[in-house]
Amino acid sequence: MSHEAREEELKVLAPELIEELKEKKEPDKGLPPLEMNGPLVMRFAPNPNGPPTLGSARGIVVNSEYTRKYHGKLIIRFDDTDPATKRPMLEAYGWYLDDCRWLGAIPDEVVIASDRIPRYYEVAEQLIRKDGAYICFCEQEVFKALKDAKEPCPHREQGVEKNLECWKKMLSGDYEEQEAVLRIKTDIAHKDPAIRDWVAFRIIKTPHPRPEVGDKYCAWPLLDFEGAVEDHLLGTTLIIRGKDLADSEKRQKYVYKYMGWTYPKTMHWGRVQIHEFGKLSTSGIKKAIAEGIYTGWDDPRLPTIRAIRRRGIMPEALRKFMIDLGLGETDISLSLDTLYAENRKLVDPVANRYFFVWDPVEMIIEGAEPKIAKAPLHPSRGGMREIPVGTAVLVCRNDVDTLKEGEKLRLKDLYNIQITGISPLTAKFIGTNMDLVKKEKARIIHWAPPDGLKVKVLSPDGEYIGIGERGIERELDKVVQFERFGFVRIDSVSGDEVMAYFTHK
RNA sequence: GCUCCGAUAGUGUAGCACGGCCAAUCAUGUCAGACUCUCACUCUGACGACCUGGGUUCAAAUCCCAGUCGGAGCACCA
Repeated sequence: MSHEAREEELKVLAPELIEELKEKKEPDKGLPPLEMNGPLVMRFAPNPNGPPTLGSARGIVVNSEYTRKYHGKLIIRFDDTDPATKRPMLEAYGWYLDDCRWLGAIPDEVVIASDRIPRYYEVAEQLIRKDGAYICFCEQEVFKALKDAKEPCPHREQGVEKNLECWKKMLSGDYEEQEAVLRIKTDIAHKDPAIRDWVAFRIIKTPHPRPEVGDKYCAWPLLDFEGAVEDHLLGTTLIIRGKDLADSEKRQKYVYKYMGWTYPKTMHWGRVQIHEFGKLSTSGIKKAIAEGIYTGWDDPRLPTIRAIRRRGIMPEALRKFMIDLGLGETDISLSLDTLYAENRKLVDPVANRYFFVWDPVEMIIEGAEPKIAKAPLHPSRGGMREIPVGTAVLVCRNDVDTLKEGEKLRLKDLYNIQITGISPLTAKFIGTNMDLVKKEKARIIHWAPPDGLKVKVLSPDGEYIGIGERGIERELDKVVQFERFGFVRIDSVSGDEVMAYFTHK
């Protein structure tokens, strides 16, 4: 039956329902609702080996959005149990907390794994006593071969007593790195090789960067163990993590089973790639900063939250952007256009307008009296700015390249001119009437006074250097719009020099 | 090799647990137009998708099977 036929039929059968038929369903936006019984406790668990990135932002925002909505508890836990390979950065702990606050994700509790090592040792010992873990002395390749063949290694059944004895030696530093590990007994013949007898502790003699920890420990837990114990200690009821950690659940459940704990609910999301930034690893960025390729972790070319902030993206825009991504397990590859569009809606109504001429070319204007141009600070909010003009202005090279001799055009908020020469660039004053634009469809270009401020804009695709009108220096730390250029955040002002970070078009 | 995920317009999503109201939502993007002393904002219109093949059924984006493609894990990284 067609739609029309259906509708006709309904008119006869139940005319009162015809309106309902036409109603459109309003789908729920954003995150899927949670089915929870009992309190919601969630944790965001970064390794502070670099500053939070756009990827971290997803974790921060989604966790905080859920705990906010369901009156749950939000915990930030620093999974900093690798002093060597993914060595934490001391500054990064603060950066995470700062960026979380900026994003409106205020944690109810902050824990640092490296402060809680003794607790992990306790659980490890209990597991050994339950014969759920053993010290393994196999070399990595040897164990791998056995594991692939579903064969137990000789240490697997060496007995609880021997394991306890070796565990004590492991803790006291009697073994060297690579010599011994503590493995969780799972199922050596498990059909999924990723699950078979995984490593819970290894020996690292590199001191931890945190002075409070230093060289206190030489047996360090791996993520699966540390996370498993912490999620129980913290009372976590819902874990959202990347798909790459999906197997963790299967591994960690062995610990939970031995200990008689209840495993939290889990959700996963797929990998995120951002067009504008491609694949940048934390370690790669770190190296590039050291080499001077980037100015720092907040370089506008970097996908860190610090950089995004410096560029003038509002936290609400980033939150909405992340929430609208939802919670799919599909790997996504996204463009920041949507984030920019979201931010533009926030920033456009409040950003004052200014002229900034990049790649400036001087234009001599004949026949014009010096005057003070008056231009609105904002197209709809009122307020004026005043720009003194003499006998010359600066205009953009871009615009000059398209000009033809004899062409008439309007200098925005100033007056009309006619081009009399291209190189050198000269023009003559031809009046002030807007009819030139309205009736003759002349172009409008913007300009700047030759004695304006030196302005440098740092953007993801390079630097723009030029001259801006005076007044910009009063907008320090604010987002303004450079007309016909885009939005920027005024980052610093010193004397006649302004540095701005490009927000978006 | 073994194991686990996933697949809706250019991009991101809604719909899928309970098949019909899906001739498939919303946002962004692109194009066109209106407004505008900015290439911004706002408004209008247009464009554009159910991975493939089978099966079940009166009816499949939705359920089942196979395939294809993509991702991940099998680390003494997180």
